Amino acid sequence: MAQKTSAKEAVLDAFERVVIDRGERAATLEAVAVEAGVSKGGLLYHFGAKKDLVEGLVSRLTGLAAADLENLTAAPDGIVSRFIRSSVVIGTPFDTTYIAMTRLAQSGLYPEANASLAGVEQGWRALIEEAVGDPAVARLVLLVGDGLYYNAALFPFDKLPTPAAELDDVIAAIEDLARSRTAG
Amino acid sequence: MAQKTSAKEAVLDAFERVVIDRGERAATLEAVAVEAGVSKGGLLYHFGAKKDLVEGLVSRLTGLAAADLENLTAAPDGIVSRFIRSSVVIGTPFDTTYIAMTRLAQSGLYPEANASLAGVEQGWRALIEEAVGDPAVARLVLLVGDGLYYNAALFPFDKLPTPAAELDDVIAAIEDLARSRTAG
DNA sequence: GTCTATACATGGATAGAC
DNA sequence: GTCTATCCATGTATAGAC
Repeated sequence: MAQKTSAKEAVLDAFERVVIDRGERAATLEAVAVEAGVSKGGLLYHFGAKKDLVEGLVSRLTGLAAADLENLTAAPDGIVSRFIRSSVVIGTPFDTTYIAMTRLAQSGLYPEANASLAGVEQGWRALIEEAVGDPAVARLVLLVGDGLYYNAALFPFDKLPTPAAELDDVIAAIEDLARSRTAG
Repeated sequence: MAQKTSAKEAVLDAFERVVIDRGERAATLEAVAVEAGVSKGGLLYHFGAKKDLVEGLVSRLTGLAAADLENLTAAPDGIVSRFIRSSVVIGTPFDTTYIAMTRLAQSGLYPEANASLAGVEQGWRALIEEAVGDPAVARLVLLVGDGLYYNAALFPFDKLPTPAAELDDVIAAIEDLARSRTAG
């Protein structure tokens, strides 16, 4: 019974992989079906139309984003550090679904995808603005997070302009800033 | 004679508009031709294949990026401010071509588009790293710029998480940081 | 230099067998 | 629940008239 939805989940996994590895346009029903190990007809039994595939991914992101927010809330002190580190794409389920969603959003075909991303961004903003006293610093933190996702969406992992290893200094700098402004 | 290439330029302009307004997938030869006010056949006289359109846009971005770098170099002092302000998408020719290129890059169909963006990013990095003493601050500045483009690529102008008007404080904060680190 | 007509391939989706 | 076969629409590209 716990596996009742596993076929659908497996198709969604395949959808994500194809979108990320080969782009939205390559994610045809045929390609996703092959990746999932089923036929086109088999896929269409679970998802009656392509837009249903996208909606399935939106639901998935909504759930993962809620968990992500809870995770951040659990670290009220080091929230800046945790947020920025969690913005580095390392292949977590959230990362994967999120990056796939940015691809779908940029295709211009699925307004729900854009709305979904706006919702995630808004959740982050509310949390960061509350945790960080200074509004300018909060905006800066959010922009850095967005910048990290942007890089992950455009460049291969091994060619990132800012490798994860070099991020400690950036985080330290922002925390310096936050301190000096709160203390000021 | 100065207008010898204007037909091609007009088609490229149309290509950019369709890619930005309706997405890469909507930018079919037919749609671009209509937007440019010519027939499909007429378009294909100038650009023999779709990849030629992309290559035309890559050339255009290369030229605009060189001008952008010169513009930044002309402000050795306020380079951080100028870079971040120039990363706000307000519809300049560079903005337009750059955002269109990010769409093409994410489609996964045109490796030249990704390479082109990597080149632009690299140009910025070299300049900022040299102008800003602290490497961590330099990376931070670049990430903020990327974050601004990311937002412009995903959200409509009137729904940006960080409106241009609220950017002054962010810039001031970064300049604070740069000063305190250089002085330290 | 720009057009129409057309060939060809591919993608989304339906129908119906198993 | 999954498959094959098929229909229809659309996109790229070519050929050739004007």
